[in-house]
Amino acid sequence: MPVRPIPEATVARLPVYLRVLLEMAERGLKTVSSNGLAEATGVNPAKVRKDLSYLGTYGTRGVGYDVEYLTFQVRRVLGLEQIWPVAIVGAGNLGRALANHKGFAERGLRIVALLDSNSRRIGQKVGGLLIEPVEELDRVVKEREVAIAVIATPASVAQEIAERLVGAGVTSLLNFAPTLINVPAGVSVRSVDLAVELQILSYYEERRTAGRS
Amino acid sequence: MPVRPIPEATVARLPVYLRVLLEMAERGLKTVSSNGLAEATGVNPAKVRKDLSYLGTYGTRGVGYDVEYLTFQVRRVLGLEQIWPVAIVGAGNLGRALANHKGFAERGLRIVALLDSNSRRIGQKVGGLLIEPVEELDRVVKEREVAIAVIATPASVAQEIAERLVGAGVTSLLNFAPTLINVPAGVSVRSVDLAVELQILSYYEERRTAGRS
DNA sequence: AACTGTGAACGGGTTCACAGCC
DNA sequence: GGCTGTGAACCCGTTCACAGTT
Repeated sequence: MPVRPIPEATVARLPVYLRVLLEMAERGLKTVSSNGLAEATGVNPAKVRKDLSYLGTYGTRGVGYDVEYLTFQVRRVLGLEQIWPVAIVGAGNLGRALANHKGFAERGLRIVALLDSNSRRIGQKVGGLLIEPVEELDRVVKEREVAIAVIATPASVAQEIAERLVGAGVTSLLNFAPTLINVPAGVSVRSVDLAVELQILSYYEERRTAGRS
Repeated sequence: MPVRPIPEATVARLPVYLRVLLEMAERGLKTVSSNGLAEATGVNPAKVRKDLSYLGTYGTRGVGYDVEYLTFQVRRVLGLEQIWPVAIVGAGNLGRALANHKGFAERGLRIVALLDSNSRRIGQKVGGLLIEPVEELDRVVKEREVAIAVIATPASVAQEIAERLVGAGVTSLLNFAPTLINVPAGVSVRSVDLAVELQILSYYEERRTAGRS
């Protein structure tokens, strides 16, 4: 049990540590220092140490961290000892990209449903998964005990889908639609807007270019 | 010209303001208050005002902000008066999802190339765009004056692709591969790891569920 | 009265620097 | 000597609260 509460910023980096720890284990590395983790993640070494200190004191002074044991601890703290069943709503390119993605399994996630409203898509297979009609949302979420869902629909229906998901019992949403999702307290939402990411780059790009003739 | 430098956190929110401003203009809204923007973006009103104050003093006390004029200013600051030619490397589902995405144009971005190494994909058309061989990367970037590129390849080749992109003159990268990208100073990188996003949700989900029997 | 613009207070997160342990 | 763990200092971003403007 973590004694101190873990800061949000730290929580957001834990999955990155986990990713490189898994790589390191694969390469046969037994121990790793905060410097090693820093290089592999792009996070500064002091920050790595402070982040890991929130989980407990799992390092050995003069040596570093045991890769396997630290992996276990990070997994545990993130709640990734279990495999979360995830539903994806929207079987456009993005939804299919996610459904196809290998490597979720190793990272504690399994896509158990891919729903769409377009009848021409329903029945198609994507990465071993059948596209099902969005009308089945409620039943699917309940039967497959989905707690985390991905919204990969057009913005125009995203809010409505979010409400149906929450109504069915989903309490975590990852939203790719370019629109704000309102949810009741107690439900988490993370949003990724691809155009926004590119537009942020545009700002810095503009500064670089500005002044050239 | 902005007098004060604009904080990173503010820059990251400007595209979101832009998005809702465009929606509001579409709905015929002439002016909007910081409260209105706050509701539509999920950002708190004081933060909205402070953010916008970095661009200049474009509001009217007692009234709010002129939607059209503010849109123009946000666009200008973000460097989105021009349309940036963007290249995508990797024509898997994710690359194709991006290439297909409508609404980039309105938001100052145009996908001008979609490159892949798989010969079976080359020559296919995606959203009016031809998939071209990655060998052409250097030529394509130079000829089409690409400054911003998207990496949608497997992690194993992402660093190599990044280096080729930078070598060809790209100075902003949006990376979807689950791996750290090292670039020389003066190049911007933003990374989006879809599994990481889900794993962050897992943490909060776990806390919610913990203690249930 | 409504709403912006902003100093000032606050809080969280980052980084430093070093004591403590192997 | 090498590396962790952490108080303390610092920095950035957020929020408050109100003076200023229409």
